[in-house]
This record gives sequence, C-alpha cells and structure tokens, in this order.
Amino acid sequence: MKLSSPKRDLRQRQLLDAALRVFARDGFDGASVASIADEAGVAKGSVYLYFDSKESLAGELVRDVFTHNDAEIEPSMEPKPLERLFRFCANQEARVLSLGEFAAIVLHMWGHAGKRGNDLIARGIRQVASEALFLIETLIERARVLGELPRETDCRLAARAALALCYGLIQQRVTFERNEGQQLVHCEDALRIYFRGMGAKV
Amino acid sequence: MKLSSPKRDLRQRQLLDAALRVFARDGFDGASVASIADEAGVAKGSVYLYFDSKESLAGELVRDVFTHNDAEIEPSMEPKPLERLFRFCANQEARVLSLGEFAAIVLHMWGHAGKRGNDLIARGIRQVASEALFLIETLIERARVLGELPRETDCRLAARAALALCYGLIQQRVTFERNEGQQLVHCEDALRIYFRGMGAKV
Amino acid sequence: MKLSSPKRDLRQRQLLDAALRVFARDGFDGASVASIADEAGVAKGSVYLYFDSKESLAGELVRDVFTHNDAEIEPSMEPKPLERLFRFCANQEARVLSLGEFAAIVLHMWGHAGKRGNDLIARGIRQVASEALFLIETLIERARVLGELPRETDCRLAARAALALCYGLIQQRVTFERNEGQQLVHCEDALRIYFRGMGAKV
Amino acid sequence: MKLSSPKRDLRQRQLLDAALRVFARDGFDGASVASIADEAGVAKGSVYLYFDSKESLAGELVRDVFTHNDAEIEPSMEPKPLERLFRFCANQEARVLSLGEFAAIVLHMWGHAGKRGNDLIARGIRQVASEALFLIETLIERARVLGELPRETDCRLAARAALALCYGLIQQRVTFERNEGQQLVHCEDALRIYFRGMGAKV
DNA sequence: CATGAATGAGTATTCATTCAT
DNA sequence: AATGAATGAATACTCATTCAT
Repeated sequence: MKLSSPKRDLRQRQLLDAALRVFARDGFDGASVASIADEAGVAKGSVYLYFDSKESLAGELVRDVFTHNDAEIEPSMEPKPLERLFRFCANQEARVLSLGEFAAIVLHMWGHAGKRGNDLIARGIRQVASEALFLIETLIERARVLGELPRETDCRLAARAALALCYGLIQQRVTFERNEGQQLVHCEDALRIYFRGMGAKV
Repeated sequence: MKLSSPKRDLRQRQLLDAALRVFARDGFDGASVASIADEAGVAKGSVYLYFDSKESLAGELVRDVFTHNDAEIEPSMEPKPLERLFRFCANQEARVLSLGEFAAIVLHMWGHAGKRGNDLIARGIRQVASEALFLIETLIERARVLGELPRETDCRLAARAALALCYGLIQQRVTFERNEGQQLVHCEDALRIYFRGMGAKV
Repeated sequence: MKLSSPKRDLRQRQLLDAALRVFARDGFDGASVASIADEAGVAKGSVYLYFDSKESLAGELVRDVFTHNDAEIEPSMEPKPLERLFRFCANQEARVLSLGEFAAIVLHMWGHAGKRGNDLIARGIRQVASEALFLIETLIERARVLGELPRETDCRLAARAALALCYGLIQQRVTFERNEGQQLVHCEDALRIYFRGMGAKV
Repeated sequence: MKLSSPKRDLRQRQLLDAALRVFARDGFDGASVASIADEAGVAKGSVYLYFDSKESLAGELVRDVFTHNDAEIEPSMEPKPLERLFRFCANQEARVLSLGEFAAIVLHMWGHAGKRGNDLIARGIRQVASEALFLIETLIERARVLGELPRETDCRLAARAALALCYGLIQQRVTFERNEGQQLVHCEDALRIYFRGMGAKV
C-alpha cells in the first residue's frame, strides 16, 4: 500500500481500469500481470509501483467495482423503506450495467468467493455481499414495523430472497445478454412483484 | 472423446468425482491435473486416457453436475405446470445441495461462463442455463394458457425472474452458508411468493 | 525430498555434478536453475523432479562436497592422535583439490555461511565446520593426555588454530593458484610446524 | 569514477558505510541498490551520482575495508621484521574485528574472489591479498637474512602459511563467534607459535 | 492399460539502471 | 544535485501434456 498523490491516483485508476477490462475478459486467474500492464500501456514492472501484488490489485478492484454507491448504503430514516430498497437494488444493477461489456467481472468475483482460500478477492466480495444483505434486512424490518408488510414476515428470509433476485438477474444478464438486444427484466420490477406476493402494496 | 465400456465408465466416474471435489476446492484454474489424479488415486498420465484435456474434463463435469435430472427436463403435458416448475427448480437446488461442501463448484462454473473465451466450460454452462430457461418459459406459458396467470403476463420475463431467483438463492447459499447452520430460504417457497405476486393462486 | 531408486540416484548425481560446476563458476546467487539444467543436459523443469528448490539443491551439494570422507570423521582410538589429525586435514585439503577447477565452490559456501539468513547452505556449512572442529579438539586433547603436548596446552584454542590453518590454506589455493603451477604449501607440513611450535615432537 | 570534492567525499563515505552494513547482512547479490540507498538515507537514483554501478560500489568497498592500514604496508627498514609481521597481521585482524557484527562482509568478499568472472570485487580482493602476501614474504626474507630464521627457510611457503593462518582465523571468527562470547585465538599468538615451530625465537 | 519421468512454455515478481523533473 | 517513477530483462517455480516403459 503506497501513499497517494494526484498523479499516483491517476495512474492507479488507469491500472484499475485496465485490470477491469482484462480480468473481465480472462478471469482473475487467466489474466496475467503482463497483459494488464500492456492494456494500461505501462511496463510490466510498473504495476508493482502501484500495487503490492496481483492479488492486491484484484482486491482493490473488487472494492472499486462495488463501492461506487457506498454513500447510499446507510439505511437512512426515509419514510418509504421498500422504495429505498428497490432503489438500492436498482443501483447495484445499474452499477453492473455501467460496466458494459466488462460486467463479466462480477461473475468472476462471485466465483472466487467460493474458493476455500481466503484471498483478498474472496474476502472483499463476501464483505460487500454481507453489507448489502444487512442493509436490505434492516429496510425490510422497518417496513414491517410500519405495517407495509405482514406482522409475521420473516425479515431475514425476505432479505435473502430479495438479494438473490437482484444478484440472480445480474448474473443472468452477464451470462446471456452480452450481445443480443433482448428485452430485460429490471431488478426493481421483479422485486415489486415479489414483495406484492408477500402482501405489500407496491 | 473416447468410446465407452463398463470399466472405462467406472474410471471416468471416479475421475469426475475427484475433479468435482478438487475443482470445488481450488477453482478451475487453481486445480492441477496432478491433484485431480491424486484425489482419484490414479497416475497423472492416466487422466489423459479418459479425457482429452483438463478443459474437456471440466466441460464434462459441467454437464454432469447439472444434468442429473435431465430426464425431467421435458415440459410434459402435466396438468399443473406451475407445480412442475417449482419442482424443477427445487430439483436444481437439491442437486446443488447434494454436493455438500463441494457446492462451490457451481460458482466457479458460473464465473467461467463470463469468460469471453469460448471454452467448453463456458459453452456448457450457458447451454445448461438456456435449456432451463426454455423449460421454465414453456411451463409459464402453459400456465398462462390455463388461466393460472393473467392474460397479459410476459412469459419470457417471468421465466427469467424465476430462474434468477433460483440461481441467486443457490449462489447465496454457497457464498454464505458454508459453515453456519442458518435458516435457509427454500427455492420453492420464494417462487411461490413471486408467482403469487404475479397473480397466481399458489 | 523424493524417494530413491538406482535411476533416480544417477540423475541426481548428474544434477549435483552439474550444479557443482555452475555454482563454482557463478556462485550460488549468480547461478540460475536454467543454467544448471542446461549444464546437466536436462530441461529446466526436470530439476524440480529431483530437488525441492534451488536452495535445497545447493544444500545437498554442500553436504555432498564435504562428506566424502565422513567415514573418517570418527576420532578412532588410534595410538597417534596427532598423525590422525594431520591425515584428517590433509584429507580435507585433498577433497578440495579433487574438485580441480571447481574448488571455488568452497569459498562460495563459506561466504554464504556469513549470511544472516539461516538457509540450508549456511546451516550445512556451519555444521560441517563444527564437526571438524570437534574432531580436531578431541584428537588434540588425546595427544595432551598421552604427553605428546604440554600439560598446559589449551586444546580448544589449539584446535581452532589448526582448523584455521587448514581452511586458510584451502582458501589461498583457490584464490591464487587457479592457473599457475606454483609451489604449494601442504596442509600437513604447515600443521607439523605449528604443533612443533607448541612443543610436540612431530 | 567521478572526481572528488569535500562534499562528494562525505556522501561517498556515507554510501560506503551503508553498503558495508547491507552487504554484510545480505551478501553482495542479496543486497539491492534500493536497500543500500535506504540505509544511507538517500534516494535510489542518487547512488549513481557517486558510483558507476552496484559492482563498482562493491569494488570500492573491498579496497575500503582492507586498506585502512595501507599506510603501514611499507616494509620499512625496521630492525625486527617478525614483530613487524605480527603487527601487520594483528592489524588485519583488528580491522575485521572493528567491523563488529558486519565482519561477515569479508567472507562474502572472499567468496566472490572465487568467481571465474573477473568483476571488480574479485580483482580487488585478489589484489589486496597479493599485496599482503608480498609484504609478509619480504619481512620473512629479511628475518632470514638477519638470522632470525634458519638459512634453509622457504620464505614464500612460510609467507603463505602465515597469511593462511591469519585469514583462516578471521574466517573462523566470523563463521562461529557471532553470538557466543567464546575465548578467541589471537592471530599474533598463533603466528608466534608457528614461527617458533620454524625455529624462530619469538 | 497404467505409469510417472521429462518437457518447456508460461507466470509473478525483483531489481539495476535511466532520466525527466 | 537529488529524486523516484518508469523500464524491461532476468529468475525461480508450476503445470498441462507427451511418451517410453
């Protein structure tokens, strides 16, 4: 972890962007440091001026990809918690969509999260997912208290299902809709249907 | 691909089982042919008597993992298509659960599906998912025709959401519930809620 | 550390011999595994079939170079301990001389022994020297008891001086007499003079 | 080699001192230019303002370590040549001892002297040793002429043995007595014994 | 069939050296 | 003079694959 400066940060971003592209194309294991350096237009050795190792670079990238909307992760005291929830999930979806043809990186990340190994990638992605789950559960609990959901709602399970729907749709998009301009399921729409099924008026 | 014989098939199965364990533990890239051979109790070179390459072995494994209930994949003329759909998804879930501590393999597979490269793994997993999607859509269409779902239902989108829910829950399980004995969302329950939200009586 | 077999041992010897030549030429750090493999006429990767690492190979080599006369290291109950001592040192000298133009390896080894690092090379060489020192001291002590040396002789110091003379001459040989056919000091002659100076009749 | 000025010389000394410590710790190959610069408290690039290369720095260091008492190296017309010899060797010993925990550097140097390669280190150390040998031989020859040693003394061989004893003791010290407060053989004492063995009254 | 020794291309990482600031 | 970012060659080690036995 080296110190920062305007110039440093710029270079680091260059490298993270290049890494995003290369990791998305080749996967975390398939990508070589050389190819990332190439993609960024710097020499192989220069990568190590900005990151301690390939793994550390990948770890930073994970945070970078999922933390664009960290600011919103606070379960603010908003009067309509379910709307807040929909927005959060839509944001997650939008973030991935914004990666365009490089969205495949999230699948690689989730794949790594399954590794027994406790590398930076796996830990990072698991933490991101945990935080999302916690936020969603909190919001659902609030909705239940406000009477928007039945008393007997199991908030934890509901949160799991909601996140599953969100991530499942993202996964599907990446797996199938790379090229074709097919019609898409929007995360928000699906979630509304789901919560309607639970008894909410949304 | 070599021809088959009772003995061959046995050996192949041994290797596929070993590969499942090793790939689940180390990922497709992290696993070495040597470790698979070790796990199966055969010599390194012997792997190549049964599979053309590491990639081909992995490709076979993909089919093997997801096609245990291929027999059921026919959208038979069953009177209750939604129940059939729930059963299908529950089967997918059960299949993964049956892998126990090796379930992580499905995350690795999905991760690979994102690779630009058209390797056997990616193609295999995409095909499996396509088939599932097609079956689900067919069943939903039937349900719509039978009046179990509103006329205006967009069957394609509904199918996508359903599969997303199913796969998303599987992913979540693998990512989070490795150690903890937490309560689980059952795929079938979540789907019922979802379809209820769409107007079905389930 | 892999198991042995006649063929294995042969190959290992090939590699140790090649390593001796290359290490002698380039030093332990300057030598690359590739060059050793080349010298031995095998592929780079094959080195690792016989040794766990470059360091382990070097460690084996250290033992190999200095352990040719291990059989003699027992301070046998011989009636003339000082003669025994001279023979031991002459053997050490002869062993190094037998390395011919590759004798420089012992200087590299001694150099490594000075490294703070506790690698296999350093530990190996220090152990070898310790054993030699112990043997010499034992023999001198015996000589003192037999009256071949004055009562007040400090055996430990005498042993140190004897080994220093032996090793110092070896070092000198390697440093200077590589090419020229100069006249040489024989270890045994010098030791006789030294012990004569201590009061022995030798 | 750059020209000198008071400021330059100061910086150079700083760097040489730092290099001594780092080389002693890590060996010539194990030490990086960066670590030397760090140790000296200057930037990596600055090293090259004072030395042409890492090798050249190391070469300078060799001279620096062994030439502290160059002033005394003149075989002056002293009446007691053997005492002069003892003093010279004791000085060599003292110089190394004065390096304290960094004395290991001399082993690294001697190690390098064995390299086939004719780098500055090897040449430097060989030259230093040659000069010492020449001085010692001259003194012994004088002693023989003065009747302090038998007529038939082979001065060249005697000189070799003397230097071997001196260097051998230094090597032993570094190899063994790093931690332990063991009793030490003093070079001068050992030399007296040796020359006594040759027939001198010392 | 089965083995495992042999191969050599491929990978992450280090480091001496240069040079623009 | 002094810096430290940038370079790219070099290196230890891994591993899929082949093939002689």
